Amino acid sequence: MATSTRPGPSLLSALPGSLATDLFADAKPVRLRAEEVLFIASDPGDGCYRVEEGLLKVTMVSRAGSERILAFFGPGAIVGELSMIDGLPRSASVVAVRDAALSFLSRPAFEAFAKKHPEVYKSLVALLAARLRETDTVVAAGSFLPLKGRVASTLLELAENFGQDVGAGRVVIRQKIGQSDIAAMAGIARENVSRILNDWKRRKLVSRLSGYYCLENKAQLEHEAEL
Amino acid sequence: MATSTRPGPSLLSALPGSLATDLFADAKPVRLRAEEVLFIASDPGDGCYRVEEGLLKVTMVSRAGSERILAFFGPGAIVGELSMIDGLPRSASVVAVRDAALSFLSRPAFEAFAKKHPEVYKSLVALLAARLRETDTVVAAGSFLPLKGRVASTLLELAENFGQDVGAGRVVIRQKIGQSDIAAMAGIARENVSRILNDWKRRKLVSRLSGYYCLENKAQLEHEAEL
DNA sequence: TCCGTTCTGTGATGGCGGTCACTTCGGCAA
DNA sequence: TTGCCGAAGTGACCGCCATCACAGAACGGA
Repeated sequence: MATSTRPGPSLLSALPGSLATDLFADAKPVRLRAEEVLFIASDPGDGCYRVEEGLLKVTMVSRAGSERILAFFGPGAIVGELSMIDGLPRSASVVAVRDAALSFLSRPAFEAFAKKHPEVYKSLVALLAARLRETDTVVAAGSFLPLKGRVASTLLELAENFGQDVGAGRVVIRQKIGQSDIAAMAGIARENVSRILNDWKRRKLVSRLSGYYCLENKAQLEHEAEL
Repeated sequence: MATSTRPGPSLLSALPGSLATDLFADAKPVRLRAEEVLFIASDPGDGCYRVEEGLLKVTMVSRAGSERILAFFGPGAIVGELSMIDGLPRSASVVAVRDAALSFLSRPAFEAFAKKHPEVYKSLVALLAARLRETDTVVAAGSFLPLKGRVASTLLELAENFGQDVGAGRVVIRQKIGQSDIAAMAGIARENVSRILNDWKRRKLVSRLSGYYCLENKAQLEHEAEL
């Protein structure tokens, strides 16, 4: 794991510190209340946001109304970069899970900055590459894993982003994430998440401490998530 | 649609002409016979390939042996760029569908070139962004669409890459693609592809001309693929 | 032209997992 | 405490789609 300014937020979604600071130096602040929508898929859009505070979720919503969560993003993460890059409509929707503060960077502002600091492209490339790997594993999980495996893989992904190691291989997911969120990430029914999680509680693979899920036995879960 | 050296290959996977030419100027040629494996997921790898000729498929294979096809790539396409970018192991496997000729570009060679021509990063960013959009729609299709929808969406993706318009909204997919390939792309059983395709043949949505599938009514298919 | 091999078509069957309908729990405010 | 409301637990049912098992078709050598 790479060093980062503070423990927690995954490197998967952040830019190296100094660059990010400069790049967003005069980005416009944006505030969202819990449940508020930042944008939805197909919206026109040309700019990206950095999460300063709070928690966002990136989702796709079907005509029928069911949603699939692609990712949660906490402080340090970048969202909306695709439209900033290619100017096409938003490819997914972003909603605040709880009150959040963001910085907005417009496409022109980005391009001006990039002209002076071509290294940003290198960082962007790294960021996109990481996203692509992530998404690929989601596709693989969806293709091959039975629902237990998908839940395991979802929990591990959350741990990757929000996990804090608390000794003896135990990892607490430091965000209030409900079963229906896990279900929407794994792409399965909420009821089944309940059944599976209980089974695992009994078998001491996971536990719940005051609202936070905790992986008691990461190795075992990784085994469940194996193709 | 962007202009390209020859009709056919999608822009989704190519670099702008002049750049690609220079970048791969002294790349090492590689030849593959049909069915031959270029690399498999988890292989170490640090370099990418450009397809000069032939056809490759990018797949993920489960422990159980079933495969999911992420994409087909024909001439002009770039594969293996993720490992070139981040030096991590291959995220997927690549196999030649038929005899193919490639150019191999190593990571060091790329970085040397990039130092002199920082614009490549910009192209890379565009390429990755396009891939990401593609993958996102695959996830969405897998989450929301019933199997008819997934087949429709798969056919449209193939048409995007290999389609040739032959008037009156008819599009021929100019590659020999079998039902099991379509099944592996859509992530469903081959038998169902057969049933669906026949149904559509009867209803004049698709047809088959000497081994090539042809979309007779793209609009209708797009409707089937709607969320 | 004949034969083998690989593709394609189609029915029968069964199971995973989604949906429905509740009940139960837990947190929070009055 | 009490009551409320949203989250979590649990059983019953049932439908979609994978799987199995073949029968044809088609294609490409020899």
